Amino acid sequence: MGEPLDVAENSADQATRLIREAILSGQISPGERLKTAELAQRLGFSTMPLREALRKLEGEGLVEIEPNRGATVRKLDRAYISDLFELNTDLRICAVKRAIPLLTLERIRSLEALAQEYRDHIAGGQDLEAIRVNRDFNAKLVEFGGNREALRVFLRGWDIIFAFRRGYGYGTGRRRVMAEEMQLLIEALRRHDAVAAEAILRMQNAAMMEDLVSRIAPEV
Amino acid sequence: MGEPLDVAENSADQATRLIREAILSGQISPGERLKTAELAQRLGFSTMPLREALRKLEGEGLVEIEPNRGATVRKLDRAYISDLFELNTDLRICAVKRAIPLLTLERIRSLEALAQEYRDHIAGGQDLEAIRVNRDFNAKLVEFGGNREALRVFLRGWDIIFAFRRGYGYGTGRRRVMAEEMQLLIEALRRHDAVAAEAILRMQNAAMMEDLVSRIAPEV
DNA sequence: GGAGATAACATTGGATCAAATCATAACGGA
DNA sequence: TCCGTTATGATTTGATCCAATGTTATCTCC
Repeated sequence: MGEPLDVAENSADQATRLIREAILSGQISPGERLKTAELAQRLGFSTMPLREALRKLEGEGLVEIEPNRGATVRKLDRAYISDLFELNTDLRICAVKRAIPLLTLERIRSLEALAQEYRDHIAGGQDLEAIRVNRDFNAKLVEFGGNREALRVFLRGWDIIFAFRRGYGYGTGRRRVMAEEMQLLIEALRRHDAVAAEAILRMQNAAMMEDLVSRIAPEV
Repeated sequence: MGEPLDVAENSADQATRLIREAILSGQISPGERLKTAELAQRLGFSTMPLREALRKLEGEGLVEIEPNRGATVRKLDRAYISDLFELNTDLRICAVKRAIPLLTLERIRSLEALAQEYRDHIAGGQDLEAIRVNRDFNAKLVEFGGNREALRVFLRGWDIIFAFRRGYGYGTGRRRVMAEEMQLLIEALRRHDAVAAEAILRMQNAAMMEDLVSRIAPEV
């Protein structure tokens, strides 16, 4: 997310970044224990920077620390993920509504370029690339709403959701539909049709939600 | 926010809580430097827990840490605050829309009780109490939307906004209008009138935004 | 054999220390 | 007098140590 790139980073910041990436990329799974000594040795740091890194990640909500009991990767249950998902849909809809009056031809073109890239990756079977472009497309959508905080919250949620989905597998059937939805959305934006845009986003939300729920065991 | 209340807390957790409260209550102002040694002595801890506390607050976005240069309270500029404000309005609107079908008489009554409490505090000149009740009222509004993540984001934003407003002063003129708006909103909710509810929230947003902008020097 | 107490082990938590880095002040030369 | 350099002090950073706590395995007693 917003890691300082301007200067050489600390050991603590490096460790934070590495662990965050490991969590979000699925190398470490939710609920897994994070021991300072073990991580320190594996990453080549002392335990000190690790303690700071884990605290920072706790602040970000990715890690839970219980006193005298250590740190674990935050567990992702159905309620948490579906809340995040719903929140992100709300954020996209609100952002798009605000974005429409601000739309320029250049902005629409940049969305089209990403949609095209997405189709190409799907056609070429490059799944990981497609997922990345999908993220970029939606981030740009929210970005055009002009609210940095909304974008930050959105990206955080997106990354957590996808870390979760990585563990449970994606629905490959939705890939092509997604490409169509992107196109429909772009056309709605071109017409400055907020109602249609919202409808598309809500449909997408419903479909993805169904996909998610079908993959998760019912709430305990 | 989500501090563990179940067990006795660490020095690090205690320090985190104390510093967060100091920031949000305005005892420490934005941009101010946070030296580990100084804080450690003042709070009666060693420097170690302080380092962890500052890292956690960095993760929460309240504190900024620059490598080899130390920690400072995050600066709150016009863009950041107005973004947070806009985001919170969006969150309230989306939450209310979802809350309406789920409304019970009991829920409406609990909102009414808070609105009444608010009026009483205003009448009695108890400003701080009124502010707290106002927070509770809006939190409940979002809570009824049934999305925990949305609530968490909302409360975080609310607290930061009010930490900022504390430094710049509140508009006392809006107090009574606010009480009326609460009542109007409750009536709209009773009628299950989502359009009216949204309109009220948007009006409120516009008024508060104007109030905020008038208090802040224009963006640099 | 099973349940509870006890002991051994692993891990976290807090403190202290030395090195690295940054900020500030003093100094010297043009 | 002003600017660049150097030296001093303050602060962060990383490392290591010991105590406190939690966990696990072992042993004893019923």
